[in-house]
Amino acid sequence: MFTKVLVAEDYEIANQGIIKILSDKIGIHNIQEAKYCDDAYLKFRKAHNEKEPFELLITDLSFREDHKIQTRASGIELIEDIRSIQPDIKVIVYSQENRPDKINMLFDKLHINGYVCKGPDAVKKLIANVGGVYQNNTMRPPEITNNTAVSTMIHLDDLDMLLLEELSHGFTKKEIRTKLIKQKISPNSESSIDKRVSKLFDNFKAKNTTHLVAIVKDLGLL
Amino acid sequence: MFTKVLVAEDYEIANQGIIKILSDKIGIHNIQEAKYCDDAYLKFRKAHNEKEPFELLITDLSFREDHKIQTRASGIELIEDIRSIQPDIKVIVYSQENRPDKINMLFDKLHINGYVCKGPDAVKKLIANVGGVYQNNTMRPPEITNNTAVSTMIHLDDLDMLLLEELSHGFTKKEIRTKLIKQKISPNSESSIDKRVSKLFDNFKAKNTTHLVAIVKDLGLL
DNA sequence: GCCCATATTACAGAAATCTGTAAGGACATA
DNA sequence: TATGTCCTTACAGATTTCTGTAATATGGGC
Repeated sequence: MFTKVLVAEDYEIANQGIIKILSDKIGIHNIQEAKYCDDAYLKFRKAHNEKEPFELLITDLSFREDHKIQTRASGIELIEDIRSIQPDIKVIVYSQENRPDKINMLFDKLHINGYVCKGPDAVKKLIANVGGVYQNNTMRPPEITNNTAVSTMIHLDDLDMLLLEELSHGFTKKEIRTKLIKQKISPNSESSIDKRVSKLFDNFKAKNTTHLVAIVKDLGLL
Repeated sequence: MFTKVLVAEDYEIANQGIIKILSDKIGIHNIQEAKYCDDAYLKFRKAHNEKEPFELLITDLSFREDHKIQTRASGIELIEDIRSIQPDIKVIVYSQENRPDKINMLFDKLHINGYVCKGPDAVKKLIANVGGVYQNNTMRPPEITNNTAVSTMIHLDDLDMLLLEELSHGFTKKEIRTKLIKQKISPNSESSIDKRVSKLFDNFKAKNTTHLVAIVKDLGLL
């Protein structure tokens, strides 16, 4: 089993909970904790330099911003930075995030080894993840593999995203039209915008613009 | 200091984190945990019947519903039931809830003794709360009087939330109106719904319904 | 009872949305 | 060149949204 683990999580209660699980249930005792991304990075660097590197990183994605000035704002940057130095370190993300495409992105782009969603059964999942990752498995949660179809099948080009963005900011199609003209983006007729948005309605099975934006927000595309 | 404490919290990682804090930082070792309201109630009853009652209850408000059938759905009912048997037990609520009026209600109606909002500094707050409550203080968080954040200032009642919910699902105001009538909820005129939503526009500085739903989604209220 | 503030409701008109049809242009293929 | 497809655009009409005004109802304090 892993012998040296780094836990990065700003909510100290969760932080301590993870440590207790690792210690009591899995028998890992050499654990360091960090409440800030930068802090985690420094501890990682120190261990790496001293040739006693961490074998596993368990990290949250979002870290609250506060007085301390942080160069790294999110767990994603932390993972990238750490992996660039020690590519073989195992990474398990522990986060509130439950949007399938975001989670898939973590596996596909960052090649994380496991994912645990915060929730009542997180303990069971965490234990399973640590065990699985130790055996070199990629612990992609089963819920998301089935569900990826909807959002990943639909191809959204730049204009689609721009429209969704502007609509979610409350601009009317007339306003969006003038913006498009100003930015010399074509097509830019109201009619074309209507057609585009109507197609998005079909794709996402939305009843109207408000519904569409709500769906897209839930999917994490916005 | 307290010698016997009951922790009710369905997220086991948070659960374990609290126990670790109480044990390591405060020196309380006689701690029992419960992941369900009913379970917490049974443990409380047992201790009370055996004349070795708990002195402090630390509980979450919301408990995930799952397969187990629970007679108590929320921490509020748990507190009421426990207080009806042992009125002098101290209660600290540990919850995600950050709406001032909800938190104030807990102090005013349920007479809880302390409140800790889940967050990065929850550990410090929890330690302070336990200490303060032990000295018979009511630990009402200072933030809720001189509130800063936008979302916490705005009071959203059940109808507001229902409207936001329905709008985000793409229903027209006419449809929502008929739903309200069917559920015998009043007010239910289109005009009233318009007024309500217009007020939400003001509160959240939204330009239209789509914008409003996007803002509320971003704030995590929906 | 009366007054007052607030909430509900009806109504109306301007603006925006949504859904069609139809015409013209771009582009690839035969 | 001719043909078909896809995309853009214009336009029109029905529906919905949004914003007013005004009448009525509700509830609390005097």
